[in-house]
Amino acid sequence: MPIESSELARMVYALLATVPPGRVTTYGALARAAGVPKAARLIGAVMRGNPNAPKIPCHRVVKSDGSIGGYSGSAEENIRKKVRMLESEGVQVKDGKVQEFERVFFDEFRARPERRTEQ
DNA sequence: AGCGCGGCTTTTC
DNA sequence: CGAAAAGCCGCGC
Repeated sequence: MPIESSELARMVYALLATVPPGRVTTYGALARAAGVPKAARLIGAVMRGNPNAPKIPCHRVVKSDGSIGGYSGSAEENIRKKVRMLESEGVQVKDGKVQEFERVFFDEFRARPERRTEQ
């Protein structure tokens, strides 16, 4: 069973779907929200095998330091596409980095209420 | 089992 | 601030 069909992947997709336009999240944040804090790279693998590509906004996933990260194989053209998508949603990107990253960073995943001290 | 590789992260220098 | 080095998790060889 491929990773993209696993329960983890489904959760990741669900979590990612809760990220509103104009906001971004990170691989690590998704991993954390999905219950596997150390498996950030897995998220990338999940994205790569993304079955519902148009449905899942994998372009809203960036690296923890605000840099864009990869997209469909790290090809430069794909990255540019990702950036364009983000920009069209209102996320300012400059020199491969998300501007005001801490502001647009979205981590309020509600799918994991248990260990979060929010609200 | 062993090794290497990712759309990564964190620490250390 | 940039580069290097572990760690981490699944997959493929």
